[in-house]
Formats: sequence, structure tokens, C-alpha cells
Amino acid sequence: MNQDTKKFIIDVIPLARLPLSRSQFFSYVYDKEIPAGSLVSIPLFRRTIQGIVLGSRSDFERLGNFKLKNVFSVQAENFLTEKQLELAQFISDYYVSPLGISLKHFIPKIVKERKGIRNQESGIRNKNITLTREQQEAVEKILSPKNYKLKTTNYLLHGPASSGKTEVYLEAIARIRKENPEAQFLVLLPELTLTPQALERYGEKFKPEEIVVLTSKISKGLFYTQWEKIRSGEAKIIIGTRMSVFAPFKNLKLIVIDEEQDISFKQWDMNPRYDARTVAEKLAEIFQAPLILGTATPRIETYFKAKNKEYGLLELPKLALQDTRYKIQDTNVEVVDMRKEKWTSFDGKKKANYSFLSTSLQNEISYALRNKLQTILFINHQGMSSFSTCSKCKAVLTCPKCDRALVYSKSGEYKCLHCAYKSGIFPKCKQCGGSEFKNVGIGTHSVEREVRKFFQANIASIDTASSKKPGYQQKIYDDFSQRKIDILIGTQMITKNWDFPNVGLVGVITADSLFSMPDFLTDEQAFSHIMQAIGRTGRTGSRFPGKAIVQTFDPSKSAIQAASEMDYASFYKKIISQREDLSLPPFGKLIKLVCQHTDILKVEKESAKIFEELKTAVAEISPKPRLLGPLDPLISNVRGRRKKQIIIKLPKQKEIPREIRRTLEKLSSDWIIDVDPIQIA
DNA sequence: ATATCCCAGCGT
DNA sequence: CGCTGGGATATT
Repeated sequence: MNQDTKKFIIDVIPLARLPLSRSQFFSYVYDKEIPAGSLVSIPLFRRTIQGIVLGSRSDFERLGNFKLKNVFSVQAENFLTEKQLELAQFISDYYVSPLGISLKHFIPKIVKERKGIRNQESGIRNKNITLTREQQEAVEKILSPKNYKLKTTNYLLHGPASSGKTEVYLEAIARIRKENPEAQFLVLLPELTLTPQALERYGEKFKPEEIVVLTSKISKGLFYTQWEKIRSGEAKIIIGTRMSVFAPFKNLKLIVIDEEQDISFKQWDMNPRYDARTVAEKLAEIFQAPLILGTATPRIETYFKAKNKEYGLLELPKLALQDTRYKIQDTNVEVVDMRKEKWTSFDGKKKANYSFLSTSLQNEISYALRNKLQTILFINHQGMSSFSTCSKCKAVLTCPKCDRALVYSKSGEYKCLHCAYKSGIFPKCKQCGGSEFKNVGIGTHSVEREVRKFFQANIASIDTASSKKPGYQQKIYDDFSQRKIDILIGTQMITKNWDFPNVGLVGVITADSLFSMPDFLTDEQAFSHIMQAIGRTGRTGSRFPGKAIVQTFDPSKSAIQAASEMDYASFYKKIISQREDLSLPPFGKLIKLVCQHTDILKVEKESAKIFEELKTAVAEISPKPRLLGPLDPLISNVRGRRKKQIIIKLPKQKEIPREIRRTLEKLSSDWIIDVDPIQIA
């Protein structure tokens, strides 16, 4: 080492997947100190990649004659804040994922061209809304927890549809802002479809230049501009999807997670497999900011924590909204047993109804149409059907790459909803070579066709596929809010916070399809979806109380019953005891390990080996974790990749025991580690 | 991510 | 004995 020129050792985390078992940084040389958090360009094994600086040192002696390479260049000094580094480290530890991969999420694609900032129009109309006593109290608790002897600054805001949760967020924000005009607020939404609505609401309190929206849909240039506005503090309110937790906040004073029960907060398909709710909790801790989890149907886990005082529980009663714009009525919910629709009465007065629109639903649609009220029909499947069978041998038409059923689409082709596979117009049966298929089950398109047969009205449908057409979703939204559409048919997406005051009727066409995937969250999610669908109505004028019809072939299901009675408490009671019996969350912590490879033999051998290793590891731990597997997952073949999975159930505790962590850290890249998975079937 | 090394398995 | 493919390994 040359003694004349002063040099520094720079510890850098390469933005690459490094083995978890080794330290996640490498050391380089540079002739200046580089501040932690800087973005640099470095050589790594005769490649050039980016890295994040951890720190600079000058203790060359300890290294011996190990030859360090040079940092190529500094791309951006202080690119990540100290707090972002801390958060990245937390994510990597908690989700057992390489640090470099976590850090990648904190770095937006840097684009040189800075486009003009295009922000939605929003006139500031500081409407003075009087809060109800409950709303007021919720705000007080959030702002001064000590006065209420709360040990935490995390809150569950539990209130049914139209109970005025947003008013609570807005008031809390306004009050904090009054004290601290530089304060920043993060509002997390499950999906980008909800952002236009949110913009409208928050636009009433904020100037357009203070609001920033972060979703994967916006252009890279705009994304970068928004990112920098957050860093500078210019952006005060940040509305976005789960990735927004990675933004370079300067002065974060409150985090809101709206629709906290939504599973889209969990990144299940990519490393790090993080849950924005868990990350947001850490982010709130780092900034010493309160966190509000808002929902009409809390996750069982969340409600459990609230009951155990881990979260402050803020309950808003029904009909809290005293605003004279709406007069809220109890929604009348009717569960229709679809099996009875096919019955005929002895005197022949009641005829069998073979349509998937029950007599009740047909009557209610007519009623709504007559009274100029709008109808929303909710169906869980997109396209024409859920699956198709060969007319000759009854075999289900499946994707050749995955084992999943193909779905008939309008184009005449059969598509795989898992990969991009399309069958062509004349598929052949794998078993008998037959070319005729019968479509079983119903989707948005078949419902639309059926509704058109019965009613002369303005009818439209929307699902994930059709909403991908640019502008289509906005058009449907606008048309529906301007009452140009009488009957709207759609998948889950339209039940989420699309609030229209003129909806008099909601129909859930087949509640049963919400239960098609048996898993530990199925009932919870089904309950929440039915409740959400029901919540779309009931905001109408007092002359017409909201009406909801839930069609099912199994009215005895507790999720359906509880949802139709809008009874969260009894549903919670039922599920929480099941969870306790099975040591499922919140009583146990789940870690899912999936081994996948094209060669099934390899997968079997490898997963058996790891299972044995875990067995020995677990033997030393008390209380003893439980191991399940290696098992075939419900979908064990995707795009030709075969899978086996192992489930680890830890007794309730925050940390993963060292013995288990050691095994996880040496898993090859054929393995997926999913901490707190949302699916274990 | 990927070049390199090492060795098993095979053919000559 | 030599060639080849697969897997493990290490990366500053």
C-alpha cells in the first residue's frame, strides 16, 4: 500500500444476491471517505455493479496483504438516509433475505429526463366537517396516547363502511400539521385503483404540490421526481402502495394503513417477501410516529393484538357519519340458498330457476332499476368460466406448463391465469384428444351476458384483464359515478372503496367461489370480501335503505353467516379459537420454505434432506417448534417447476431461533424463504 | 450472476 | 486415459 497517498477502506453492500451465510458487505479502496448511504459503482467478480456504502475506515494494518479493489465511482452521495439503511437491515433480518436485494427496493430507477410534474387537479375546499364524539376521541388518543394510558402509538381503527375512518385520518393529519407545518404523512393503500379516490379526499386539505402518489404505474421519471420531493421535504403527504415504505422520508409524523386487512400489502412473489404492515410498524418506530391501521374487518391477528393492548383499539360505531350529505340506513342483507332455486312447488306456482341470478336478485335488480338506483354485481372469477371439461371424457382442460385449469376467454382461446399460456382456438383434450369442451362455472363475462338477457339497462363489466386497457378503469369509474351505468359487474376490484352514494343494491353472485382455495386465511378473507361488497351500498337517500344479496350453495358457512349479519365479533371469536387449536397466527409464527426445480427427483431429495436438518435443529429448541412436510403445495407445478414445501410453526415469539436461522441461511437458491406467509396450502 | 474448478461417469 | 456435464464455490 502506498503510504504517500492517503486511502480509505470503503465497506460496500453490493446490490446483488449474496449467500446469507456470509457477511453482506465487501471492502474496497477509495482515495476519499464516502459517507454511509452513498450509491457507488464497484467491481464484483469481473462485473460492474452498484452498491451502497456502509462506512469508511482507514485501518489497513488488520487486513494484511489482502488486495482490495477500487471503488469505480461515486454515483450519488448520501443517497440513502440512515433511517433507510436501518429499515433495510430490519427487512433483511426479519425476512431472512439478502441485504443487497432489500436495498434495491430503496433505489428508484434513475432517469435523467425530468418530466413536468403532472398532478391531479384538486381545489382546496377546506370543508369543515364536524366529527362525531367517537371520531373526536379516536383523534385525541392518536395525538396524546399518554392521556389515555396507552403503552403504544400503534392503533387499530375499526369501523364499518361509511363510519368515517377517513375523517379521522384527515383530522389527525390536520392537527399534527398545525403543530408542525413540515410534517410528512404516509398513507398506504392496498392497490393503485384506490388512489384517485384518495387524491380527491386528501386534495381537500393539501395543495397539489404537497401531495405525491407512488405506485408502480407512474413513469420512472415522475417516480424519481416524487422520490426527490419526499427527500427534500417538499412532499407532505405521500399516498402509495406497499413500496412507499422505502421512500426517503425526512420528517415522517404519521403513517396510515387503510384497508389493513388487504393481503396485497404482502409481497409474496419476490425477495424480500415483506409485509408493508410489518415494515410500516418498524418505520413508525424509527420515526417515533404513530401508526393507524384502518379497516372494517381487521385481520384476526390485528384484532387480537388490539384486544391484548399491543395496539390501541379505536372503535367507530356504525352510522357515525353525521354529515347531512348522506343519511345512512342499515343495509338489509339477504342470503339466498341457491340450491332451493332449482326446486319446484307442488302446485307448480313456483317454477325451478336454473339461472345463476336468483329470483330475489332478479326482483331486486328490477326494483333498483325502477327507482333509478345503481346495482353492483360481484363475481370472483374473471372471464367466462372457472374451468372447462372435455365433453367426451370429462377431463379438465389444464395448462401444459402448470397444473392449473385453463379459463375460456372472449377471444375463443383458453388461457392460463398463472402463466401467459394461451391454448389457441382449437385445443385438444390431453386424455382422449377430444376437441369439444363444456365451460363450467361463471365469470364476469358470463354474468354480463346473463344480465343482458334479463334486463334492458346500461350494463358494464370490469375485471383485472379488461382494466389493463389504459383508461378503461377510469372510464368505468367516471361513467358509474355519473350514473351512465345502471348495473356494474366486476371482480374484487370494484368492492374496494369505490364509494358511490347511489348504489342501492349489491349482489354477490357466488359467495362459494371465495372458498375455493382452502387455506388458513381463506375464511378471514372471504368474510372481509363479503363485508366489503355489502359496504358498497347503504349510502343512499333515506327513502331506499341499502340492499345486499349474497348467493351461495352453502349458507351454513360461518364466514357467510357472520358477514350477512355484519357481526365481526362472533366471527372473530370463532376463528381465534381455531387458530389457537392449530397454533396458527397470532398464536404461532409461520415460516414457509419452498424448494422448486424442474427436476422433481432433485426437489424430493433436497427437501427431505433439509427437513431432516431442521428436525435436528428443532430438537435443541424449547419450546419446540413444529415442522410440517415436505409436502406438495396445492399448486405443485408452475411453469414446469415442481415444488415441495416445509412449514415451520414457531411458538409465539418475535425472533427466529438461531438454530433454525442457521439452516435457513445455507439454503441454496432453489429455495424460497417466506416469513409470515399468506398462503400455506 | 457467472467463471472456474473438481470429479463422476462415460467412451475409447 | 481423456473428455464432458453438473454441481459446488467464491466473489472484496
